[in-house]
Amino acid sequence: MRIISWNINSLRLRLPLLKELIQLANPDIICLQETKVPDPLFPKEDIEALGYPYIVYRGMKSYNGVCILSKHPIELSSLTKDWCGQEDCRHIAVDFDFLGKPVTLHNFYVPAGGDEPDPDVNPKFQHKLNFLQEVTAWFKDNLSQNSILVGDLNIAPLEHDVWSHKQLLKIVSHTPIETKGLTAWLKTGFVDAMREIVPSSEKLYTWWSYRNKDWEKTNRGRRLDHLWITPTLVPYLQAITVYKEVRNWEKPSDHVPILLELK
DNA sequence: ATGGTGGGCTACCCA
Repeated sequence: MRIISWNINSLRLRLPLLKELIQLANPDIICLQETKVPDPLFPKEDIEALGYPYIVYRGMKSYNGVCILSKHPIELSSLTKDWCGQEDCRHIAVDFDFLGKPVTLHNFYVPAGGDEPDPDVNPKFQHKLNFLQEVTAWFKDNLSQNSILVGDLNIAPLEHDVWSHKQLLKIVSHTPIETKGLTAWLKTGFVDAMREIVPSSEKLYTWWSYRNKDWEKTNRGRRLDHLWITPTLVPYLQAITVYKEVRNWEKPSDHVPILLELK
């Protein structure tokens, strides 16, 4: 079972890249964030033609938007929710069968939080902190036994999830209040699958800014995208892959796809 | 301290 998570930064613009990724990674399930397409304009036929007939999506004009594409049957989960009282398309969940077990797969797009890491002056940062609190409280009561949570969580929690821990401590995505919040969410019952495979002492990134033309040379990346699984699924964890080469494709997203492989 | 680059959409918003 191969599951991809990718912040695609406009699904319609990057449909050709999605096709290339499918040829490269051959995923069973694809979770996308920042689709930026309203539901009536979702390119369903194009995606069915790529071999993914089972599709769920929640999109809106210009911003946010998530979807899950699958080769095999999936069902929209009743656990799909709105957060912080906003219908802003940041979460979608599906249920499917894996080796006779019922599994819930959550796909999240956490608010980025703006530039200023002070909730009193920056409402976008306040929203991000509220979002973290709300999801954490909810998962404490509502986590299903076999669950997978993926997505662009917009936080790099560990020292080696950023190119310079010291220089990023006051930068949104790596401030202590955010990294503590993300850890609390993880600890509602998940295991960080990427760090099960890649030791926390090694640098690991999934995002490189558009503003750095020489992104590969300077390598100022952050691990903003995540693959979490419940302990029940850890015995099936086979591999993770960060498709770094996708950052060098023509007209790339600033995030690269990441793959979770369960056997 | 600043500005650097993208996407969506047509006025600036968001990342």
